[in-house]
Amino acid sequence: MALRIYDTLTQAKREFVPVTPGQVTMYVCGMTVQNKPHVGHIRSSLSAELMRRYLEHLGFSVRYAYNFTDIDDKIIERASQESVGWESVSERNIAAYRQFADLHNIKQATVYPRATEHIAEMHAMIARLIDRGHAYAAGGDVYFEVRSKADYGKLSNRRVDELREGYRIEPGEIKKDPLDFALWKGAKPGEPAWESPWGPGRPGWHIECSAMAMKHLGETIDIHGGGQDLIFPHHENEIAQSEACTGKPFANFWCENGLVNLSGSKMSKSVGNFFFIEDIAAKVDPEITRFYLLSTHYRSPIEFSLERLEEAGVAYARLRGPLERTQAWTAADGPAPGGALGEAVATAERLFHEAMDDDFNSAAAVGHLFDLARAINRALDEGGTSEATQGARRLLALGGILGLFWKAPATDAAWPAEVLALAEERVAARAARDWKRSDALRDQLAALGVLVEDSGQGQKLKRR
RNA sequence: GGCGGCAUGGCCAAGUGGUAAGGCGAGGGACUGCAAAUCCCUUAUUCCCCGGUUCGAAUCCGGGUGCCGCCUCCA
Repeated sequence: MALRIYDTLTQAKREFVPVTPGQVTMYVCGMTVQNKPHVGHIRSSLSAELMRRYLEHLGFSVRYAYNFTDIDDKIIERASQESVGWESVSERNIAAYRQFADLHNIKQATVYPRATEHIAEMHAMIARLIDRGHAYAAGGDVYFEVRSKADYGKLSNRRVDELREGYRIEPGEIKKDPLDFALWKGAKPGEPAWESPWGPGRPGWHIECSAMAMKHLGETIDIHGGGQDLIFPHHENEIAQSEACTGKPFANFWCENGLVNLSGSKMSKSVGNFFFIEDIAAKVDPEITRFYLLSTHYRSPIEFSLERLEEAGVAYARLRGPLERTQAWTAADGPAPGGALGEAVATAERLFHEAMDDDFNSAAAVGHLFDLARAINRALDEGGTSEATQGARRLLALGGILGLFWKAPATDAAWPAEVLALAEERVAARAARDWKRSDALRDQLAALGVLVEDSGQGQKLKRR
């Protein structure tokens, strides 16, 4: 079965065929690094990374660029509030993003291009757009002329004439049409500026993505990602300027991810309802956050709350159960077990791939993982340990395609001495059939956040 | 107002023509000294409402209702 991907531009799913056989280029609009990364940034990165992982699993070689827009009004504003250079604001937030992406097992992109490192490429593009009659310089700025491109609005299904209503020209802007957008913004006194053929200034918002995508991935890229809130105007403008420049399609698949909601409405600074990822990571195991985000389809909105995450934690523990019971933390894959479990493995693997082939449906794929987990538990309960271990390794491999199961559980050696002492005493109490003492020790351990489970193989400690 | 999307059991969430995945929660049972974990069973005759197409619709069409996003910086 072939991989099918939903494309915003054509508003339909279709079979994925890359420009170059065997190779895939992906560009994702990443952070404008004016603040610390929030949950939405992680979701968007994760959605793109999910595609990347699956494409690689299918055997494609993927070249993936995740950009940082490291200069804009708010970065400048923030730097001036803090009396530091814009670079220090950008650097700090980029570092934070990289740290938390890593913490959530988001594979590093092939390249992390930054806007300010591509000023020359942007200048070249702007010059070309002016040559071709799609852009004009005015008062130190350069604008893209929206009306010069007949298909402007095709991504977001908007028509220029309808958009004009209510649109206003900012003071100081000298545009031919209110919808024209800045490719280059002339510097105001005291602002960071780069030299250009049109005078000192800095890039407008959208041009950096076109310039960087083309430089690192080529003039037509396979997959372009980002949050759904970027469809208009950002992605719309990217298409317009890129295609006006090259005359070629800019991206074959537009894959925008759904947004993160908080108590029913979109997370945003103006409403004051948003989660920095560092605050979440302090409370929730990143592996659980990752699992939670993957358990909803990437294009659907997702509600983010501590309750949801706690629920996900219980579910995820269940999924990891067979791995812990068999200690199958290495040697993912391996031979398939026989018998009923073998059938369950084959079924789960088939359904998992069918789900992922259908526009990266990780939510459905995860569901099939639960079925496999149950089959392994059943085999284990029936004493088929080696079969179950083989099954667990297959489960580990499937989860690995989604970037799950990357952390083995804490071993006994990692427990504090205090915990180990209590545990040891409890083993002794149980040997003496002193249930009263045994239960008291279990309560004491619970108070330390340690869950005790008794089984045929003796007592097991778990963090709760 | 324009554009896009969504409405599935107590909650979360898959499912685009063939008779409702999965998770959480809840109830019952097995196992256990008791628990926990695990397994088994039960928990939507029904998918916002009304029409229509079809042998057959949660899935397609028409009309409602409600919610969300974009149209201004936002992943």
